[in-house]
Amino acid sequence: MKIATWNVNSIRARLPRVLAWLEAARPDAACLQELKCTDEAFPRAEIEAAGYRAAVFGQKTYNGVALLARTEPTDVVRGLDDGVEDPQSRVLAGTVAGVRVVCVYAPNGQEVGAPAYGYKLDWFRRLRGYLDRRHRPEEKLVVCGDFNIAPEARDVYNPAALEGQVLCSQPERDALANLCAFGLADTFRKHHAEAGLYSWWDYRMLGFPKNHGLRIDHLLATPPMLAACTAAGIDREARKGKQPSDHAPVTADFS
DNA sequence: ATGGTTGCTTAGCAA
Repeated sequence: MKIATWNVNSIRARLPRVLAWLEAARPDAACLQELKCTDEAFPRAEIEAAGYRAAVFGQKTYNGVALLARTEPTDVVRGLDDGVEDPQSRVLAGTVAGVRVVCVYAPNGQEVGAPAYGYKLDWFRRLRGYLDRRHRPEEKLVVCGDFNIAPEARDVYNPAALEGQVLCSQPERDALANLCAFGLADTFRKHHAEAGLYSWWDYRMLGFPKNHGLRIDHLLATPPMLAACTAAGIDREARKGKQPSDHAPVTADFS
């Protein structure tokens, strides 16, 4: 079973590339983030013509997440379900082939100390609470998406300049570590230890050609899923060429 | 300190 996560930065702007990628990568489950469209505007017919069913939690202009699979995801849950009034569509869970898949688009945070940064830290606490309420680490569970956090210096192209900045600050890393303390581990680091492997590159300043990137998109897995994880990767090819997303797809294979 | 690029929406915000 192959599971993938990709921040597409607008599903409508990226649709041709998403369809081509689905056909080439053929994931069994695909978590998409930053749809930037409502449920009604989601290109469901085109996705279904490509052989995928979609559970969608959309939002006008910003955010929006989807879970694609060969058959309709079951027991779909939208949002964090914690009673907090939150208009931002960032979490969608569904079951695919016996695996619980939680698709997340974590807040960016904008800048250390900004209101959005506080929202981000609180959102990670809420996500941990969601897992505590609804799941157990013994389950077959993956939590994947754009976490907007580079876990370590080796995930950052210029640690000297960026450590302590947003996406690389200690409070954010602590928030991610607290999430993983539920019982989640990074599938990518099971298979790759080296620095310089990124999943996002800024559109500006020739970020991708210079490999000025960050590894902020992750596929986290509970122990039974981590044990079954046979490979992990980042599809840099999907970041190349005309009109790419600023993120590359991240994948993991499970036996 | 600023700017640079993209998408959505149409001047400004978010990333």
